Formats: sequence, C-alpha cells, structure tokens
Amino acid sequence: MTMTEYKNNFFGDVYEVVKLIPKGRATSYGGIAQYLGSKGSARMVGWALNNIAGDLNLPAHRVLNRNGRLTGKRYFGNPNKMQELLESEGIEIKDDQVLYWEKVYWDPSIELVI
DNA sequence: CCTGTGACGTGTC
DNA sequence: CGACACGCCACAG
Repeated sequence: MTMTEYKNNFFGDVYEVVKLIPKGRATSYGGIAQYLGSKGSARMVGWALNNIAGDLNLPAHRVLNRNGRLTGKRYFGNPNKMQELLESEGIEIKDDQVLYWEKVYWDPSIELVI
C-alpha cells in the first residue's frame, strides 16, 4: 500500500468491514464510521469507497446511507448495477429505496465482533 | 491559506 | 415533507 492510498488504517478498516458484510444484508456509511470510532466520519467512508471501490473487489453495493437509499448508484457505471446486485442477493428495492431496511441493516458495531 | 465539494448524518424550521 | 445549516475530514484548485 502506498502512502497516497492507505494513509492511516482507515482505508484498510473500511475495506475489512465492507468485506465482512453478509450477503443479503447491508450497512450504512455512518454505521461503519461509528464502528471505526474517531478514525473518520461518515463522509470519510464515502470518500474511502470512492477511492478503493473500483480497484478492489469490494461489495460496495452493500453500503447505503442511513435511510437505506442507493445514493451511490451513479458510481457503478451502470445506474442499475447497484440495484441489480442487491436484488440478486434477495434485497428488495423500490425507487432506489431498500424495503424492510430495519431487517436488512447490518450494524458492524453490534453484529461484528473483532 | 481559503474555498468549494462530496457514495453522510443529525437537527431545526 | 423539503430546504438549510452545521459537523465531519480529506483533497483539489
């Protein structure tokens, strides 16, 4: 990892958490930020994903905003790509909004034990 | 150095 | 419900 990329562990931490999101579940930028504590804010998580999503094999489609909205769909090249990936895992989506978000939501600070 | 700009979140009106 | 403000941190110009 070069300095331009993994400056702190932050990128690596985001990478690690995103990789651990179970299939068919999803989490939020804020959730990851909360799990990482003071290392970064929710904005940082989005920024991190924006940098590493394409290069690494990350299931970045499982990271949504707090309301379960597909805010990052435009970064998947194909606007429908993100929704298709989620739906292929059994997640229902209506108008860029994940249905039953409470059930789908996976909070790393609660369900992830490292 | 200062400003704008985000794959964000919370709060207020 | 939508519009804003503010906090957040890094980065580009």
